[in-house]
Amino acid sequence: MTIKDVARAANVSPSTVSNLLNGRGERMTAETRARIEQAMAELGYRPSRVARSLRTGQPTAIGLVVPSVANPFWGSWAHLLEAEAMRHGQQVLLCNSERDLDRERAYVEELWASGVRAVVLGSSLPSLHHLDSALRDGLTLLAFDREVQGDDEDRVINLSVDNFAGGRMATKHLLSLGHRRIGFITGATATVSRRRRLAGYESALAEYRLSRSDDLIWVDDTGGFGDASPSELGHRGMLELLDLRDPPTAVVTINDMYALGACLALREVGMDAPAVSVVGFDDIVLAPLSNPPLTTIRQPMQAMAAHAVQVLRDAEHGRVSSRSMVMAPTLVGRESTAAPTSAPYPRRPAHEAPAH
Amino acid sequence: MTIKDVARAANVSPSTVSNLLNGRGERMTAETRARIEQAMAELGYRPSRVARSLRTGQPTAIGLVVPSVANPFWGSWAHLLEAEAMRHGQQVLLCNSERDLDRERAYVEELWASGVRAVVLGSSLPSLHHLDSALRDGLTLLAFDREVQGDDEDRVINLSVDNFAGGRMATKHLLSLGHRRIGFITGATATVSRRRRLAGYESALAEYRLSRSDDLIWVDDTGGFGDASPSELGHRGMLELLDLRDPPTAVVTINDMYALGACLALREVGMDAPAVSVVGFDDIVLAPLSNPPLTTIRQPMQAMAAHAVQVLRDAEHGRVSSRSMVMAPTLVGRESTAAPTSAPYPRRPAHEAPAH
DNA sequence: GTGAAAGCGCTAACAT
DNA sequence: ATGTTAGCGCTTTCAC
Repeated sequence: MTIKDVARAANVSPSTVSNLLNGRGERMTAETRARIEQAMAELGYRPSRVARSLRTGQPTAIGLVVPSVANPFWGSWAHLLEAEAMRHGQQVLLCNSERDLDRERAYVEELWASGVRAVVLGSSLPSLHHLDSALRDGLTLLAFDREVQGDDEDRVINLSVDNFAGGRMATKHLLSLGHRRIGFITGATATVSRRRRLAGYESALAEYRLSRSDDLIWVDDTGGFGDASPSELGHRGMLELLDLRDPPTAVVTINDMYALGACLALREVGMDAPAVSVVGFDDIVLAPLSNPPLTTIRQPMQAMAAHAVQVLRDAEHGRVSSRSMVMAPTLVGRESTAAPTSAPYPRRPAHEAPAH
Repeated sequence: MTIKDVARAANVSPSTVSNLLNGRGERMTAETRARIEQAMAELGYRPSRVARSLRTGQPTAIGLVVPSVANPFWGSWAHLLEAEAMRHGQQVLLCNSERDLDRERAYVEELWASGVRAVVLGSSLPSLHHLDSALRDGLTLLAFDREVQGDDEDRVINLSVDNFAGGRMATKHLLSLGHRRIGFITGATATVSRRRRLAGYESALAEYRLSRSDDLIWVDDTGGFGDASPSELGHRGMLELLDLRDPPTAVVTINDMYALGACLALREVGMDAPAVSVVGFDDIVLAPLSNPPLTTIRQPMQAMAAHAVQVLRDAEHGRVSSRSMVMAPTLVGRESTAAPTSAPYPRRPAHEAPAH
């Protein structure tokens, strides 16, 4: 089914069909228009996006590069973004970078070769130099979950929740509950968002005149990303914090998957949140379902997805819209946080000194 | 950067570059080849997948249509499938059908227009007639999570776990623990996989000479898909089963999200799995992290993804490989199931008659 | 061993 | 109001 078939069936030239297809239908007889429309309907004709894209140079899809869409946070993001893109007639090419720079670069280049001119990149590192070549070619890059870094405002569009505020809110929530020894659990702090969340945590402590204690800040040091799952890291981090001679009574985790891992660790030693309070980040679909339901920092995902697609379309049309943007997070209080208890910590293994 | 630029830089014709690109490099001087390769490297040339696809008719991507990639099960599937596809040089176009027939059809047609000739369709309904037109055009359709239906063997490739066996395993696990009143919770049973799981449940009961009790089988009757999230339905289903004058001591749920919702319901009435045993299906990434960790039926996702891509590639090359396939599930025993307790059920609300 | 030519399906000047 | 033409970037006979 090509445009030629339609043209033949309607007794017009291909260009006339094309004209109709491209919004130039007013300047033709109502009768011809009807004939063409009928032919299209009868033949079930759909113009080839491939040919169209080749001819016009207009992209037919946007690229989406995320660490792993198996992670519920990125799954939600992919879902919302696809829905927004579709509303604008754009498809979504999905790529899982596994947080690997080389893959990220390779993916972006293949996307470019596929005619993609705009990609949404998830969880970005401070430097985007590995994508310089694509950027030079004219790729529009929207870095999601990444706040503006120095001079890159003009090269990249940054879209992020206010991670500093989020980290601060999480920590102040715990402080206001009465906690004073508050831990922080994160994987490698190579990403901008993680650093900001940690900074927010420190800022909240400072406000309460608490000095930051390195012991309480657990950072995965096994080198690089991707070797362990987020929940495993949260699990490991919590176990190690509990082993401190003076463990925290509450922890802020870098995201909900870490938080769930941390809660699991707690259970293994015979405790249970909020015996140690745990707060996550993201408010993934499972946060309210977990036991106990997770207190967390919610990102306005829907609004972010809408903004992302809007801004990309604007950039594509040369319109310089708002571009970079930081959105406000909100605290969602649930049962994984509570005032500190005076109950002593059980020593591991749990059965030797069970909680309560 | 087009093939022409490379040709010019290497002082050859475009066709010679093309020949090298397409594995016809042996029949040219080592010297020319070197010149071309150097030119390509220097210019950072990548052939346009769009132009190539238009010219050869070969697809550059496969389509993936799932109910919602925000669901962790489909997120995992998308992740694995993308990884497999990439190994074969194929990209993945992501579509969220929201379980809506019209969207499903529209998506598949847009995919076809994009040059896609193979799509993986998640969670299929018994009838695939809404896709007839695409099928007639020659689309290769792989229905995932759907076992062969009647005569469609020759139109569609079906790939699924053995849902009957899975439902049976889940139920027998509970039976062997001593449960005799076993509930079943599911959304609309319009999909093949759900019916099979339910049939497996009934088969296990029959083996123990237990007659199926309609009371114990909770099916969402709010009409159609998508109006409520899976976990909400699991939640609702569990609450209603608990309201029976003789509630079940264990339930099989249609998948892990339902199971997590069911566990939440249990907590709300002051119980906790395994006070009522709960078994899920899929073994999503959160199953081991939940509290209690969820007993569930695992699907061999990795193997299925590999098979899916392999079979699609074979079909594309005209090779008629194994095509439809059913894979074996495995039971993963965790703490959400246990022998029935003799403890009486609390009456709601929980505080009026707390558990224990 | 290398290149000229045609064409995939479509669009957009530019005729008529 | 409609059609002719050229060409997007690539591949593939078929000549030389």
